[in-house]
Amino acid sequence: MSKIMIIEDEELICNELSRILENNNYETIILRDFKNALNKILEVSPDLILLDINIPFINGETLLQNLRKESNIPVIMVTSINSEIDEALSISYGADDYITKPYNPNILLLRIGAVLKRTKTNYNINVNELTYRELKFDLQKGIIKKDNTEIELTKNEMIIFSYLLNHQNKIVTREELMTTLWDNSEYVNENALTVNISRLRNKLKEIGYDNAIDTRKGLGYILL
Amino acid sequence: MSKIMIIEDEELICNELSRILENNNYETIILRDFKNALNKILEVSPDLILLDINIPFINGETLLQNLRKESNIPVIMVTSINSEIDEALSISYGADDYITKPYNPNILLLRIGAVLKRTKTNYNINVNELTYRELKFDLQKGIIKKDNTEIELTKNEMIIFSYLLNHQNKIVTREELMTTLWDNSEYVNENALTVNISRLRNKLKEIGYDNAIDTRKGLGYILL
DNA sequence: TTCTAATGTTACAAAACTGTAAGGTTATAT
DNA sequence: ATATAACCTTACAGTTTTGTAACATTAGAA
Repeated sequence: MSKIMIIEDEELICNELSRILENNNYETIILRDFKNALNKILEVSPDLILLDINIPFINGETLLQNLRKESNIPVIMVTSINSEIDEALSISYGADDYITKPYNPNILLLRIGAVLKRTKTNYNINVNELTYRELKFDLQKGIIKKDNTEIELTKNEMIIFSYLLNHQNKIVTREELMTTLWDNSEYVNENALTVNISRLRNKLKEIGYDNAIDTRKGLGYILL
Repeated sequence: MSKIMIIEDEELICNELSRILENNNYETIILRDFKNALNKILEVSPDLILLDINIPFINGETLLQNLRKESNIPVIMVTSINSEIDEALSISYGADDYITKPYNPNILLLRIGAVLKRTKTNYNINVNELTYRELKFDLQKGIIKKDNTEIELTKNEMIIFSYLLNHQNKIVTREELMTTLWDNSEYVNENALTVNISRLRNKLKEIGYDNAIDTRKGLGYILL
């Protein structure tokens, strides 16, 4: 369940937004003014912020600018209709989306869903994962996770696996893999690739992926 | 320079869009109908697609749905005003943004810029590179490239560097780095982190990034 | 079926990686 | 100015990674 922070001064709108979101399984936190807003945001650490740009006295852009120095929490700006300048500024100051009042609740929910989806793997920054069947492959650490098992890959194994993963269901030639691994600068034994493939296969086998990498003799390998 | 494909049947709009984009340093490719559109997209491999949802006979959503099976090239839907249903569907079918006609050229450009920025590192799948100043950091291989120099990072150095990179200009605590590196399962000497930071700094220094990682005593590190 | 090139396996040694310890340096509070 | 905790550097040794070589297996052409 995602936490959404609503920053908005008009009570009616707050309540309406909150009701819509809570009905759709979001947790909401309301902030009625900008006093100490930045600290509160960082303290609460919401998954997304709905920010009204027209709160009097202080403007939303300043808050957004300051927030962006500290965090990439996604922000959807809520603007009055026809305020194109606001719109332009919001984007260039780092808003992830904006929506104009009055808004259709379904559209709002879709936009929130879309922003959450596209930022999920990105803002919570270090989750750089590829998925393969039931596996998660952590690109940074070179770890494959399945259920509660973890397998560590060496650098070579990582390179091969992510290359295959990015070409899933396509045949990858041995030469492709060779140049990916060794940049054809230094000479290495042809067999070095075979050995590395073999080692990767053994690790995959340990977690039940026995025939994941298939040999297409004379052509290359394919990850199924 | 980014390539933008315009899929739109009205000639006037095509030309106008094309002019605006070319004036702003984008290369444009125009597709006036959906005949074979998917193949053409994959062949041209544009960096972004502007897709008119109202082309007669076939609808844009179908194309988008099919495209999404093959590729994550970012798509901005162009819709007629007030077609909220289209809007909703576009997002749920995988559009990255949409814009309503008539559009303000500056807003259009900003949105294009924003979409390109946020998808740059993500959609073109095998180019898994992060950029830091004049450096390119290849996440798969753990190689930092600057001009024609290459520096190899070890796994630990990769983890630290990409963590810092993903939190650029933000202070990262030593504890964060410790748990990122060692998952706090096994005990390691506090100093192990210091040593690894030191090794990473030495490598960065070799290519002229002397004070890239700054110590904030008592707080952590920050990548400038 | 038989032959052969392509691919696989294993063991091993050189090279790279990495945590530790011991001692040095530095920023900050008092 | 001084003390001290925080951080840095270096050398070292245990461990892991990796290419090689020697031999084994296999798919597919003839």
